[in-house]
Amino acid sequence: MGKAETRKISESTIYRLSLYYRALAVVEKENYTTISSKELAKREKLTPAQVRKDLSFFGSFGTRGLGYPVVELKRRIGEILGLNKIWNVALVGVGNIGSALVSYKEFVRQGFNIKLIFDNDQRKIGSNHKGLKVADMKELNKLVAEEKIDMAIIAVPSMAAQSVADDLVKAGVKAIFNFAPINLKLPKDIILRNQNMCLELEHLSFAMTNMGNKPWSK
Amino acid sequence: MGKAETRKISESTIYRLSLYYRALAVVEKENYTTISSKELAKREKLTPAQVRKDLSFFGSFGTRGLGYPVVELKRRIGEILGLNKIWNVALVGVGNIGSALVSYKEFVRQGFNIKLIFDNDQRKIGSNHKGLKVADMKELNKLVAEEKIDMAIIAVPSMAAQSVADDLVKAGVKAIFNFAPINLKLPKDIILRNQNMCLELEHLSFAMTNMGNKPWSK
DNA sequence: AATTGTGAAATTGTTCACAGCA
DNA sequence: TGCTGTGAACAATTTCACAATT
Repeated sequence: MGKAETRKISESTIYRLSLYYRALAVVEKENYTTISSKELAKREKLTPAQVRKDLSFFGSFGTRGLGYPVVELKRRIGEILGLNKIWNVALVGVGNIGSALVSYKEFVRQGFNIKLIFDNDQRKIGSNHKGLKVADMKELNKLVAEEKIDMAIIAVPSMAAQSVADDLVKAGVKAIFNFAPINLKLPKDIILRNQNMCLELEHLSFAMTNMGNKPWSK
Repeated sequence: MGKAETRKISESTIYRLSLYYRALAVVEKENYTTISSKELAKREKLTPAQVRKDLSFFGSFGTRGLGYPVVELKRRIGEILGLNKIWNVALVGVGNIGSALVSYKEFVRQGFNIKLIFDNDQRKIGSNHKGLKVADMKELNKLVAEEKIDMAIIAVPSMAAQSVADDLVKAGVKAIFNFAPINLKLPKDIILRNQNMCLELEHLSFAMTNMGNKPWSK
């Protein structure tokens, strides 16, 4: 019996695991039964060694000389990422971004099921979005427990985000996906991911501004 | 006269530059005139050494014993990130995500001005979104040149994304912000950033699944 | 006294290269 | 032979620690 060993898995490895999962879904549809680290790497613009190293953190899934079994590997990565179950998600804020997310099909496809949507705007409460009634923030505590919500998406203006986050934590939500461009203060057992779309555009802007390897004066 | 020296700036440094910029905007509103690396770090959950190292890649902006001048530092970082100008942006795809982005105020605030929106759905072409008429994809080439578009946002289904990207490149667009969860193949002088919202949710799902430091069997 | 700017050290992440196995 | 799994080498990034400066 091998000794189970805890290793530190880096953020980038997890990120790439998602890429592998995505690529494997495509490969599966193309009816390949095995795939080499070389081919998998090519599809996501990585190196074969990187692919093998990443996977090796979680076990030995491949066969030497042959490659990895597509279906099995996809299932195992899904397991590691927690994608082989349905997650119950609450969405707070039905503005531009919030409305878009309710209808975002990729979420459902990956097992993220938005079960509740909240807003504090009286004009929005009670209205229908893709078959879901917008609930009042006042009901958050009760409904989050009732519907066994696992994670929440914050899509409210920056001003309101911290207070919404506090309410969610109080209601027992353990994982938050935040679209407001602020740094939320949360107890450290709460898992937080931020999505700041401006940041990515600023990266483009940086790259365009500094094209041609412009040096910065010292 | 110091010799101008080209250094390799890492992705993460650029990313953090955006965070500093955001924090400085807040600090500026709070009427502080100087800020230390310690305080700046605290506001974005980083370390003081990290802040100083990042900034030092671009010059010496601070005063020993005092800290950094808030307004001046913000201006300089804005300059580096290319935020002190208006960027002309074209948006392709007026589905859920696309519509949300047209109205996304943060973009405008940071100088990203969506001037054109495109779709290939006849029912959407000609319709109004925030004062902009949805144009036919067929007019892309002409309009992109006329309006001096700097960058484009792709918010179409995965199936269509590569072909849209090709059209954009042909029209002369040099920077692309892609929301479709696929790996676009582009000439290497084109700057590409991807926004994959599922990836971040999967990260939450991973963290929740593997809470409590669960080891993976070997 | 306080805080920057920066080489050097420590740490983390990636690639190499090859033994081991189908 | 072909390809995985992995320790060792290498590269990149972060943190430390302290001289320099106001």
